[in-house]
Amino acid sequence: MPELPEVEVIRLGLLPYVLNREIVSVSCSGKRLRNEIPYQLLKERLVDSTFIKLSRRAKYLLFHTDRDDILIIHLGMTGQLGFFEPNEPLKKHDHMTIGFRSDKELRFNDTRRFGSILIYSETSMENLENSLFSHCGPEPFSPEFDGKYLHARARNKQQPVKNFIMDNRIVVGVGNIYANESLFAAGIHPLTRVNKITLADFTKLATKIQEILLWAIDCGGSTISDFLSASGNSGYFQANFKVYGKNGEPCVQCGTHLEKVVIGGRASFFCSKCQNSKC
DNA sequence: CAAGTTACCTGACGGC
DNA sequence: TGCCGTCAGGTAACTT
Repeated sequence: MPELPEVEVIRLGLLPYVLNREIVSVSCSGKRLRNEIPYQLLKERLVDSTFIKLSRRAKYLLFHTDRDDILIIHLGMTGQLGFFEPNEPLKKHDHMTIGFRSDKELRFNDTRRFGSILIYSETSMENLENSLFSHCGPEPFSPEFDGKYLHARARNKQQPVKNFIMDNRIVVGVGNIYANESLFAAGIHPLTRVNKITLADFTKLATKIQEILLWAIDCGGSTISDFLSASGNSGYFQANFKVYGKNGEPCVQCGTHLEKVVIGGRASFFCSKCQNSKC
């Protein structure tokens, strides 16, 4: 489901509810997500503690506790977080519930179970950067992410640019939707081999990735079928899609029929006239 | 080693 | 109505 904008929208929505509230209970479905839910450890570390900070790294949400533990949630494709009255029945695919004193419960629901729940005890961001995130590239809004960086990382590579910008080792947070939209905005064909892309084009691409991700956050993310923010609202950035899912429709810039091609197993949409760089 | 493919899992949808 | 194939916002483990 979620790419960087959706995760960020969820983070912003959770903030007013999760900080500084006493955690009184943790329960789990017992089903395996991407990893086994560390139920015993969650209970030991979270109950009687409070979250004092909620941050994001790549597509992971990081709940920092007052004991220097970090609860880490990845939403996979279909993960959702929301608040529910304790007496409200669990839904199918609810996998974890965190109860707060005299307050609604935080519930994690994930139909396809591609998400993950981890807890790093008595750890720090620095430790995480050296373990869980050691393979992760920069955040798209970090100072080091720019055209020069992409150009340098692309040297000696010949993979299609769409795979390149979706590769977490290069830059985090860009998934299928925003990769398609960013490449359209930058006028670069998704199959272009990265070693053929000029510094100027990479500079434009880096800028468009940043602009589009920010714009999508402002719109509350994209809701294709089931994305909901923590407060239960759907996003509306999908109204601003120029190419994603628009196979056969006219290009908004030139009227040419948009095309679809599968790259790395993912649907890719483009305008052959506006994104005419060589493959 | 880089690039491409498959697997993980459930549900929605279209064709027959 | 139902069965079957295909597809879906992600990522890591495979294979080539």
